[in-house]
Amino acid sequence: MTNQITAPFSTATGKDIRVRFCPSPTGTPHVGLVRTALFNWAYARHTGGTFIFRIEDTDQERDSEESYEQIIEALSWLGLDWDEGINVGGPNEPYRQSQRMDIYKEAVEKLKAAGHLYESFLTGEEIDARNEAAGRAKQLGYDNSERDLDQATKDKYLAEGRSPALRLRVPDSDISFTDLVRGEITFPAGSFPDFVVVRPNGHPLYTLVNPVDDALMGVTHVLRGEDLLSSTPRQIALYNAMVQAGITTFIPQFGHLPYVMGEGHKKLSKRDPESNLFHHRDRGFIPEGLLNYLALLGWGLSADQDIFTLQEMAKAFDVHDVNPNPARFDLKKADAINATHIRALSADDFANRLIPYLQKGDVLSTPPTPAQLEILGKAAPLIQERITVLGEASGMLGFLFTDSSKIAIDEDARKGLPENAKQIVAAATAAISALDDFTTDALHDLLNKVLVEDMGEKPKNAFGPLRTAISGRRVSPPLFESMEILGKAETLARLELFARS
RNA sequence: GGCCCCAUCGUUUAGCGGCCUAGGACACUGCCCUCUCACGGCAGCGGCGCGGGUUCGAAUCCCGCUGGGGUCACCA
Repeated sequence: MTNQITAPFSTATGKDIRVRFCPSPTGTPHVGLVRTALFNWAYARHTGGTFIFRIEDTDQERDSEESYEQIIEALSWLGLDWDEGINVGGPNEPYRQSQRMDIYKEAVEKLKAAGHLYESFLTGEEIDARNEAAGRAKQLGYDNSERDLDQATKDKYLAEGRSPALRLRVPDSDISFTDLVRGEITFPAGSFPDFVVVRPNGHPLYTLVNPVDDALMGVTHVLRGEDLLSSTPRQIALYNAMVQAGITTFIPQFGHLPYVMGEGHKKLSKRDPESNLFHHRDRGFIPEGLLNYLALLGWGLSADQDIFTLQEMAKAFDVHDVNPNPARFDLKKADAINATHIRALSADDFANRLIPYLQKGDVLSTPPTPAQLEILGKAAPLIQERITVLGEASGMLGFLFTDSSKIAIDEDARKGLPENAKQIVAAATAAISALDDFTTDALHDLLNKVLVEDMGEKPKNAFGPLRTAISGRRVSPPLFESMEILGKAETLARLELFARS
């Protein structure tokens, strides 16, 4: 009777689709985790379904409140909103598993009453010993030997002071399902033993609470990482039991998203800084860029366009188009995508997003002064198309927010200078001193005439020393624009200082 | 080891039996533009893991092999 999978899979489509994102609050948010959230979000938005956000904090050892806050911060920074769950509520509250213990107790009672759970007294060491004695490989794990323990034996164990874990009696038939991204997958009968769902101390495990909550919350499509693929038949077995116990009426559909790989050919490690979402934010990724790149990890908008917005993604996204191949997290490509999105920002938007990064780089005060904001307004457009991540702004713009006394000449800038650099600077100083119309165009015309036409210098040699004199660097934002922003007095001060050095 | 997943340029991806002389993007190289660096434009480099089938025809379908990855907890 409990020997076959008889429960039906969900047939929900369109608005009836319910997906969820259910992270465990351990550590800082991982880019793979965010990708999972993104795909679930996009599928819900695409279908008009519901996106549920639940927290799986049933591991008191590893869960932390800090991590919980970070996950929420990550989602809101990225602009991934949810319809039901943490902070927004819904018909299935609470949405933190640590607050749902009574619910699990009830589910366990129903499952027990329907005969799907049984008490298991053997410890891990005893299970290993039994395997050894029977000549079975240890990796085979539990041998299902307590399925039909008689009361006398149980009493004996109890008298020894043991308390039993609860295991699910799994069907001994093949278990098949149609994976949304991989197609038909079958696990042969006997692929896994009866597994523990409740600890001897009464604490329910992930193996129980994840499917129970999905069932109770009416989740129709489970989109999750490939690492959970091999636990899917176990969960289907549990769903089947839950249907028979009257807890739910269907098994959700499953789709397993490809791994996000790191350097080499390994799953991107939690210890790798590239896996840390906030590391990328700190470098100056903007949400638009990061989300776009993350979407490319297993999905694409079309054959010849890989730059798109969240809205475009939502409009086009379908799990069936997800590629099963593991995808490497390629920072260079991510940077390029981010740079493209930065260039697409309006000038004001771009300038505003720069502020926190410039403050972190000690370029701007907190809050910025009106004078600083005025300079920023003029300077930001000069670097918008030369920047990959916002964190680069401090280095490129710093010289515009300081004064001549703070300008240090970089070593590589000094090395690239021509022999007659000081002559050139002196000639420029003389010419500029007499200039009243201190604007980009006038500066360009004047210096071009004096240095290139009259002195016969190549443009590169003519303007390089000036660039270095005012910025201290070999490369800088456009020279004449920079001079205009600095103003005549400051520009001359820097040129004179350079000539004397 | 058992079980499961995966397999197109360096990376990512298009391709779902003839439109493929295998397309795009990132990276790389060269040229152009140019006050540096970028941006932009043009050009180039570079790939169907191997072996069998099926078919008039296979990157596309089937089988095997090889390779890679994951999973086998009283973690999630």
